[in-house]
Amino acid sequence: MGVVRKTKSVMTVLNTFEQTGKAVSAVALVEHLQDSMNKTTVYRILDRLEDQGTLHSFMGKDGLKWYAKCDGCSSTHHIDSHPHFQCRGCGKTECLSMDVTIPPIPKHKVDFAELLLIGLCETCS
Amino acid sequence: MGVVRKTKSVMTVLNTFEQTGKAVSAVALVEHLQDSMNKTTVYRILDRLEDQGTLHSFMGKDGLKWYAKCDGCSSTHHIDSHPHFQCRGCGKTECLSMDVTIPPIPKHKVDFAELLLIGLCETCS
DNA sequence: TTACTTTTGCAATTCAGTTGCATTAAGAAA
DNA sequence: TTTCTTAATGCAACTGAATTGCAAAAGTAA
Ligand SMILES: [Mn+2]
Ligand SMILES: [Mn+2]
Ligand SMILES: [Zn+2]
Ligand SMILES: [Zn+2]
Repeated sequence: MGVVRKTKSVMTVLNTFEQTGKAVSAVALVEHLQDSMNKTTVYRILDRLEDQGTLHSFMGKDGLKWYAKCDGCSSTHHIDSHPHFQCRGCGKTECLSMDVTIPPIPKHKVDFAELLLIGLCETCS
Repeated sequence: MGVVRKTKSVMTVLNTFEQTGKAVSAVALVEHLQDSMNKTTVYRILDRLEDQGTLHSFMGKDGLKWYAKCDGCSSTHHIDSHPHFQCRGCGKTECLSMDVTIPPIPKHKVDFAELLLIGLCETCS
């Protein structure tokens, strides 16, 4: 993966995640940072941060890609495997710190699971 | 929803699902049926069949939309709530007939869950 | 500073999925 | 069967997320 540089743009992206503490869609991040960096840059930084184990990603119900901070991952060891909740009212999406136990499936090797819960958040219900 | 017509195109789409017995991505279906009907028609038929409870859909890891036959659903009552397995080798995707129990999440109203398992199928492992 | 390599901006491109509208064809009624 | 209504289709244009190629800019080690 080569050397990783801590550029201004990378720091800006990381700050956004620190501040919100929530999951953010790539699209929303591009929109939010449109005055400070290029769209392509955002996508590439997200890619890199995920490779490094700083962020993890998952697909939302609508097909958009979401990102959130990892907790204890590295480039060689991604341990995030928690469900995500997406509110169908306001769209807010969050990491859930609960364990999902996947029963083994005969003749299948399961690498990981993606569990997305759809519903209404407290504000929207 | 109005009257639903059993057109030639609808029958062709349904036959494809009967024959394969597997989940099919919209993209793959469009490709598969490119000589018999228009892309837009495929997407619209899939929409309608899902509304009617004939098919159900889910998002694959890659962001593509997949469809598979329902078993015992109607337009007013979709009871499909099973996990899906997507092979990262060959891309084959299938419905799993197992139950997923979602523990309640405080202050959240969960409507339904989408569980996607990623791994290797028997052929690919 | 220099030299090397990563990162960025920009414009063009890809690709899944949607939309508007004119035309076709189910299928109920006559 | 023929007529009539309206759902369904084809086609072309469009949308929007994400990617790509390439030249220019900016980290970083020496
Ligand atoms: Mn998460
Ligand atoms: Mn299924
Ligand atoms: Zn909400
Ligand atoms: Zn496979």
